[in-house]
Amino acid sequence: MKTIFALVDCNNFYVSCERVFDPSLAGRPVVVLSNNDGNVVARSNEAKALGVPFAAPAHECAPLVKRHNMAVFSSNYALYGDMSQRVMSIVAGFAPEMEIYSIDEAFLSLGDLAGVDPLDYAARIRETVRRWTGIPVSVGIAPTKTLAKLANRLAKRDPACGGVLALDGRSDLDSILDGVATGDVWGVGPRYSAMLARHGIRTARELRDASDAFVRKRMTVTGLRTVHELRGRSCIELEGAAPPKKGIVSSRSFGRPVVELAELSEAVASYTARAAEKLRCQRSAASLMCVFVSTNPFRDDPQYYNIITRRLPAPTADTAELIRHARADLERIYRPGFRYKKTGVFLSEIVPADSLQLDLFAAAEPSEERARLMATVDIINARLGRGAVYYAAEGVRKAWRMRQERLSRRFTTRWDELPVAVAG
DNA sequence: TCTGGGGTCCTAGGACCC
DNA sequence: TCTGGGGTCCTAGGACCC
Repeated sequence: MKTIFALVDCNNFYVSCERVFDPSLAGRPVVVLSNNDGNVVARSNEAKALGVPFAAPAHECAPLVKRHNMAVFSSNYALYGDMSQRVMSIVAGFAPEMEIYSIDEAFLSLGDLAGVDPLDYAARIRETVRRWTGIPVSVGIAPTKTLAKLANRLAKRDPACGGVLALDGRSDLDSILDGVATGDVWGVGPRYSAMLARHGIRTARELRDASDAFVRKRMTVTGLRTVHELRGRSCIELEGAAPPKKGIVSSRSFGRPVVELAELSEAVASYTARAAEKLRCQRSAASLMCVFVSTNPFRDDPQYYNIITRRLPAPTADTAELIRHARADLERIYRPGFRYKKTGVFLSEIVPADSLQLDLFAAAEPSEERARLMATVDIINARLGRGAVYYAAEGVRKAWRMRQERLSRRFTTRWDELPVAVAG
């Protein structure tokens, strides 16, 4: 039986999450900012209509905020992550197989729909998610993931679709693809799009009809897969459980320039703790660790960037051990007199935690007690919220912390931040 | 004052080996 | 006149995604 793919994608997800808990935001232009309140990463349709571009620096929005009563929020990942889980668990009930592709998107492999029209089915998914969570989603249906992505984009673009669109069996597919720029195809970024334009290929239809040899040569096998998918031949399978990450990064920009080693050291310890937590979450240990520091390249200040790599004596996921190494490495690359903007750690050469290659010369095996301590820390933080328990090296005041001046409450994950209903 | 964070995959080219 | 031929591994860099 031929597989049919569906892509379920939340509309303006972060904005929609904020609106669920503040109905007065309906109809108002709303934007959500990236970490450190840097750039715009989510826009309501009203904000898009006002011309706010994706990734616009926050300070450039100030005039619109004033003139159009635009609402601005810091990113609230505790809220978005929890809302995402709710949406995904609902969508999962609609298909035998699902791939969670990102925080706000999932691919479905629709099995036998028993005579139900795919569009009616998509409309049911959409309506159920909306009623149970308040989040609006769009659904695109097609014989390949690339076309399902495209169908979803078109469903969002054209309000007449009612949020759902199917591309299989459409006789007007050619003219639909005529109306899509190559850069709007999944897998074609700005570089490829510019290269294609130089060769006279500007639309999804022209890309679909380009020669295999040309595409293979200029866009590698990845591009060729994309083109085959545009032709309706499925080359990109649905992926099940995400494989463990091969590299784990934890880094942040500071809310203000940091000069002192002591403050940098707190930040490095914090990010190391977070990376170690991610490592344990996927039951892994790391063999290699990098620590880097950098000044702000957007300023005229003297610039400095450095990175240091350390092979660990044995693969580990122990926060205390990793923090000890990270702080020692930081001291080796720290230079006084610079205004630092960012630091971070990168863990790699990741192996499963249960099959550790022990260091022949290690003083002792990693103790059971250490592992139990880590597990307990993780459980407490999962239950009470991140940062309920932490290492003193991470600092208490954390004056260097990123800016989050417009943060909404963690309505769904903290008892003390629940939404309050007021009788009118 | 002001510009995010976290990933994956593919290829070319050099080092090294037989 | 002429300086072999492959194979593998590693790294850096480039492209993409959200």
